[in-house]
Amino acid sequence: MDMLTIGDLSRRTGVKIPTIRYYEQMRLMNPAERSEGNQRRYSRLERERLSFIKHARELGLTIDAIRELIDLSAHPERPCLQADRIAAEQLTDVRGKIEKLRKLEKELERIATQCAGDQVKDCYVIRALANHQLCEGEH
Amino acid sequence: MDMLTIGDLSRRTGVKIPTIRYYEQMRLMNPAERSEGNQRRYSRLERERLSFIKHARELGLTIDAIRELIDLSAHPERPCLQADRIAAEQLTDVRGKIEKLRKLEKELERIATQCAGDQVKDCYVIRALANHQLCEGEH
DNA sequence: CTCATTCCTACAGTTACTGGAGAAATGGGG
DNA sequence: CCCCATTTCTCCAGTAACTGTAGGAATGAG
Repeated sequence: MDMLTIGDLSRRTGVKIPTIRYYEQMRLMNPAERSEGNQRRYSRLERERLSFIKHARELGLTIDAIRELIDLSAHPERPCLQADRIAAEQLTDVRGKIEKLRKLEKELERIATQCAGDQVKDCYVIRALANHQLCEGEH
Repeated sequence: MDMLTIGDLSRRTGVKIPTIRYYEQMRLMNPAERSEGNQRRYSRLERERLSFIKHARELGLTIDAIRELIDLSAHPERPCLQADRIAAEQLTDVRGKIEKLRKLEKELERIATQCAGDQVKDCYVIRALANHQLCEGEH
């Protein structure tokens, strides 16, 4: 059974070394097996769990939410309503963020393209930020 | 000249009191004038600056970027290229974030709606997170 | 056996706040 | 003028999710 060092694991999953140790500390990863000289060694199972964690983080789940899911998956007989709930909450959250960012995009587009003066005193960027009235949208 | 207490300023701008003090500490706000008893007092000018800061934060600018803009606006004779640059950088950033979130949204939609089993062991959410192959998109 | 590379632990720093403790100032009512 | 509730003061700690550093030990190829 080919055990990986933390560096190998890091390269294979794209998760940085201190982050892997941090996940262990946060009890997302189980305490790793150790070599004679006290270095961490990882098996395929642990690589898979780290990929799970990474993927979930990329989806924006918090450490706490991920820990919930991991605990959940340790009890396969439980109903999966909670897992559904976590995913649904995440989706709502992401949609909210997108909406907000769209508004910002619009405003920044207007700001960044309309600067006519070449001196700060005429600069649209500065004026737009200083004077909220120049915004068309609400926020 | 109606000077505001920090609480008044907070209510008028919607910026929390500790945050106002934090902005002073971060040198976004100038050190406030003080009353006899050492309490902060603010004028209209300072209220406007705080609104500027709030607005810029809502647009996603970092504290550092905002400080740059404030420094810039203190020197109206300088060309406004830098202010343009900051706004343009921000725009690129926001667009990147939107793109990423769109992908997450798609994936979460698929995950959150396709759970067929009623036990965790059949739960699509868990399986999708555990098994990256279920993703259609790359990331 | 040597030595570069990797790993260990422990701790500090990051960003942008937020909250609490304990003490002092403020301002309206009696 | 005093009382007292409310507000403010400073300082410090905590948040999320890492990232980086220092000083020292283990690993493994030559």
